[in-house]
Amino acid sequence: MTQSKKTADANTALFDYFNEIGIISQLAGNLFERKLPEGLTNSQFSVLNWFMRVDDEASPGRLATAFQVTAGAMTNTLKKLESKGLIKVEPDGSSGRQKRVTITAQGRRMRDKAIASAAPLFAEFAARFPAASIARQTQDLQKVRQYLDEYRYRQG
Amino acid sequence: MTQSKKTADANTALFDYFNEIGIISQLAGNLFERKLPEGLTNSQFSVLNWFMRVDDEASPGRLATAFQVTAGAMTNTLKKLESKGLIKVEPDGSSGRQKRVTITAQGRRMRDKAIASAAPLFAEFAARFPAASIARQTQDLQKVRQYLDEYRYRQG
DNA sequence: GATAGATACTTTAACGTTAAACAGTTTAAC
DNA sequence: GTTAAACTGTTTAACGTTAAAGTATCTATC
Repeated sequence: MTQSKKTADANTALFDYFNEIGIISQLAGNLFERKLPEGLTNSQFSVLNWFMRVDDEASPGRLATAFQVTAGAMTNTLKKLESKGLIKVEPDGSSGRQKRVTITAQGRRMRDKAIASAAPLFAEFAARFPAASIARQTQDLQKVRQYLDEYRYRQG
Repeated sequence: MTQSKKTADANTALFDYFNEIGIISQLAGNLFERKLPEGLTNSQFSVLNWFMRVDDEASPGRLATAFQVTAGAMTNTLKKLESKGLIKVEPDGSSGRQKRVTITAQGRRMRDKAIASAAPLFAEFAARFPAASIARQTQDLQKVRQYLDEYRYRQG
């Protein structure tokens, strides 16, 4: 087998790989969002859930980094959440250019409601795919994500 | 460990799993699209590449199914490609409601150019992640994608 | 203390996507 | 033959996203 043929095959395999990831991202995001209550979007839910899992306060920039989105995208998401009363955005006393974001009691209730709404979807998926397999796949994916994230900064 | 605790852990693991997939999809799509020539987008390239890999003609609906996007999204992509002269869209002689889409010589050149532009990115990724690992991961992902696709139609 | 650069966030335009309403074509039942 | 239903593709509004330009604040250097 020639080198060019090997390269073509490797490219095909990588196309297939990232194609599967793209389609799963689209399908899963869509399925999940349809289950969310009151027009809550995927990104809005993710921010609410972050406050229950990681920390009880954050700056917009920290959230943008956590979700690997641009600052503008996070501004947009936070505005939607704030207008619904699900988070509170205040000036940060220690720094005039940062803001301090916290989840409200209503935000917590909404997050719990969202989890409950999506529970059947998760339960069915968990019944079909063993936890050990998902855990192993997640480890593989984390390596790829870390690589891509570093590559991004390396390129500029 | 209680059942509710087990469920919470399973949910967390699934959140992490789909979160990684979503971020990789976003980062990889973005990195790849930045390498593409002349403002070619990811979805536009994907259609061009499809004609080189799968078949030399197709209806818009077949392409929409292949990429798991809505018919409207594919209409949009095909219009962009047609306006750039990269594909040809004609009435289908055998059916008045279908159309017949083919790639042009210019489209083939653009696809080859795109592949060449993105080659360094792919080569570097391939050097970092063994082909066998990617192949195994792709198999796992295909199972998940198939499940999600069936789930979608099952729900309506 | 002034000033230049870096940092944190916001705004705007453009993109691809979905959902839903729409128009044209074909098929099947009566 | 008519007509109702299914099928194929298009259009429109709304969404979240990126990139780029813009505003405000802080930091470091002179």
